[in-house]
Amino acid sequence: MALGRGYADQDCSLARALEVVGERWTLLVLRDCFYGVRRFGDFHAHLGIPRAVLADRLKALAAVGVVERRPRTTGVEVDYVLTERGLDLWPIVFSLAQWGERWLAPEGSRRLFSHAVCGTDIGSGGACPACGTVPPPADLLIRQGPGADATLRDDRVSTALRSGPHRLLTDLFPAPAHTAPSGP
Amino acid sequence: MALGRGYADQDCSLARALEVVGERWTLLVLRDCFYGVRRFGDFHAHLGIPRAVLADRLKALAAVGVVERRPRTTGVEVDYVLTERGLDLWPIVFSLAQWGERWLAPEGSRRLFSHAVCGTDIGSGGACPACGTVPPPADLLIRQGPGADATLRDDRVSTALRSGPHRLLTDLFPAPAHTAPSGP
DNA sequence: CGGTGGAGTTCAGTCATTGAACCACATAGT
DNA sequence: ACTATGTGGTTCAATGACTGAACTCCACCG
Repeated sequence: MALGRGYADQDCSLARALEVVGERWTLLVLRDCFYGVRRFGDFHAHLGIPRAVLADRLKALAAVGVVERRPRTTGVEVDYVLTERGLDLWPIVFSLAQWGERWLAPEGSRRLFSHAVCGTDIGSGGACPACGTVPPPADLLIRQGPGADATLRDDRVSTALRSGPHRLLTDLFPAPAHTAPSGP
Repeated sequence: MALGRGYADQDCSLARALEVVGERWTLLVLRDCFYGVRRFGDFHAHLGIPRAVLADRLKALAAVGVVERRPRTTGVEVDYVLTERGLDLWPIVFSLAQWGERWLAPEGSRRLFSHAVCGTDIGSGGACPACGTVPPPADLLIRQGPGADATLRDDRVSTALRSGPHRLLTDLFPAPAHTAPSGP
C-alpha cells in the first residue's frame, strides 16, 4: 500500500515499514526473492502480477534499498536480489506465512522449512528445536508440505519448488556452468 | 489488501494471510488493538482513517474472527477486541515495527517495549534478554522512545500513550469504576 | 422536546490496479 | 542482412478501491 497519500502523519515505525512493504503484491515479490527467484519474467509468471505493477514494485523496492537491480553482464537480463535490508525482512515474511499456516490452512502445511545444517524442521517461532537458535534464511531449506496444491500453477518457479527441497536465497535457475559436470 | 480479485490463485499461506491483514490500514488498526484501543471513534481519530474504510476493515476482521465486535451493555458504544487469532498476529505487528525502527528511524526508537514481569527492555527478536523467553503481548509495557514526535497527533489515544508506560491489550480508556478510588 | 455524542452509511470525485497491447534491445538462426 | 525469439519493460483505457464530506440512526441528557 503506497496508500493514497501514504501514512505520512503516523508517528509509527510500523506505518513507515508499511509504506515500503505494505502495498499490494510487494510481500509476495519479496517472498519470491527469499525463494530464489531473481528474474522479472519469473516473478511475473509465478505471481500472475501485472507487468506494470511488478515494474513499479521492483523500482520502489530498489529505491529504498530492499532489493538491488543487477544487470547481467550479457544480454538484457536483470537480476533482482535482496540487500541486507531486504534479508532483514525475513521475520516478517516468515511470521505472516506461519500465521496463515496456523489459521488458514485446514488442509495442512503447504510449505515446510528445515534447518540446513542439522536437518531438523524448524518450529513455529522460527527457531530450530535441535540447535535452539533462530537460523537466518540462508540456512533454511524449503520443501512441499501435505497441504500444497500442485494443480494451481505450473510456471517454472512452481515446478522447481515442487521438484525437491531448495535452499532459500540460492538462485532457482543458475546459469549453466561453462565447464559442464561431464567434462568440456 | 483484499486486492483487486484477491490472491486466490496463489498456493501460499502468506498470500492467504495477506488477504486477511494485507489491505491498507488493516495492520495499523490491529496495532491499535494491541495498544488497547477498542472504540470506533478512537481508531478513527488516532489513525485519521476514513470512516467508511474503518467500518469495512473492522467488519472484515470480525468476519474472519481476528477481532470480536462486542456491543456494550449500555448505549450505542461498541468495543472491538482481539480474539485468539488476532492475538497470534503479534509477531507480525512486532517484526514489522522493529524492521521500521531498525531501518527507517534515524532519529531513534519511537516506541520501546519492556517485559512487565521483570522490567527488562526486550530485544529486537522479541525475546526478553533477562528471562530468555518471548513474552506474549499481554506481558509487555509500551512507552515513548527518544525518536517519538509529539507534534504529529494530539488525539486522546496519542495523549494517553504519551502520558506514560501502558500495558498492551489493556483498555486505554476503561470505564470509571462505580466506586471511585477516593471513595463514593 | 431539543441537543449531543457514538457509530456508522451514502455518495461523488480521485487515485491505484488490471490486462492487453505495444516497444526496445540483444542474441540466434538462415 | 533479415527475421524470429526472449527478456524487460512502458502505455493506456477500463475497472475497482479509497477519500472526505455530508448525512443518518439511536440512546441518553437536560
